[in-house]
Amino acid sequence: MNISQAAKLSGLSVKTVRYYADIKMVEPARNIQSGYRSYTNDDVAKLNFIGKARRFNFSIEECRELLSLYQDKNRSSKEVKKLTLAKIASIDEKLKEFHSLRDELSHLVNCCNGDDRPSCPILDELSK
Amino acid sequence: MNISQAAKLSGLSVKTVRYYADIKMVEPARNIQSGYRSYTNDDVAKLNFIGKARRFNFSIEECRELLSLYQDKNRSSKEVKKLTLAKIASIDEKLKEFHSLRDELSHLVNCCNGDDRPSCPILDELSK
DNA sequence: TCTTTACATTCCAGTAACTGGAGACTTTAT
DNA sequence: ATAAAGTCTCCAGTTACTGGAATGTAAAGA
Repeated sequence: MNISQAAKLSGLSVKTVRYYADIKMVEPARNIQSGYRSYTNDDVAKLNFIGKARRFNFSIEECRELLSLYQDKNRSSKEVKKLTLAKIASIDEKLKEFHSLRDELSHLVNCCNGDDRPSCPILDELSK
Repeated sequence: MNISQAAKLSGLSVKTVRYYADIKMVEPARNIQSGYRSYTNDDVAKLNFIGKARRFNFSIEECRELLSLYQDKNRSSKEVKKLTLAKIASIDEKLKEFHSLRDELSHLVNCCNGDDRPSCPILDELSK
């Protein structure tokens, strides 16, 4: 199938699918006459896999790793679990950061009248 | 003072301070002989302000806005509060995303034996 | 004074993961 | 035959810096 159908089936944009070909993540065959990329169902399965992993916040390089584990019938589940645990840990860090950010900001907002006068505890805090 | 002291006092890197000059956020005077950037205490205060706002996850453009409010003695606190509330809302969205991501991933991890055998519920889920 | 060292300048490239657009070619529909 | 839709490659832009090269200036030591 052509790229637009592969994109539709995998839920990715044509640009993204072409990008994944460029970076050698999913390299389809080529139609010799037209030069058009020609995707198989297997290619689409890989695109799907990548799309899902990306939505799980795995980076492109991590996706590459997961993909090669996915295609290796002899891999151990230990390796996959390790990658996933690391991903969870990094998400936990981000969560912590964002939580404390949120707390500080909402504290500032609560202190601010939000009226037409210039006095503003938020700016006061930022300038300290 | 020269750029390295301004950097030190504001807790930013020299590169970053120079970058803020390039994008016209904090434009110091120049020493005519040497061409060196020459920072005042006021400039450092602005750098500080920006550094803090960045740590609060405000984008450069938002910092620009906050900075002009900060320098406008007649601004209303309403405007600042509005920006900050929008920032909190966007942080809340990210928090929600990361929370559900975390939950899904940790569910998968719990299902995975993590042994030397190839069977892996994580990859199974990604390939669905 | 000379030299070394530290600090400063500009400019270019790279980061992550795409996205948008131009110009050209192929396929499909009318 | 022509027009529209789909595809191709290549280049630039996004965010907020960071690293490095080549070059110039200032301060400190011999």
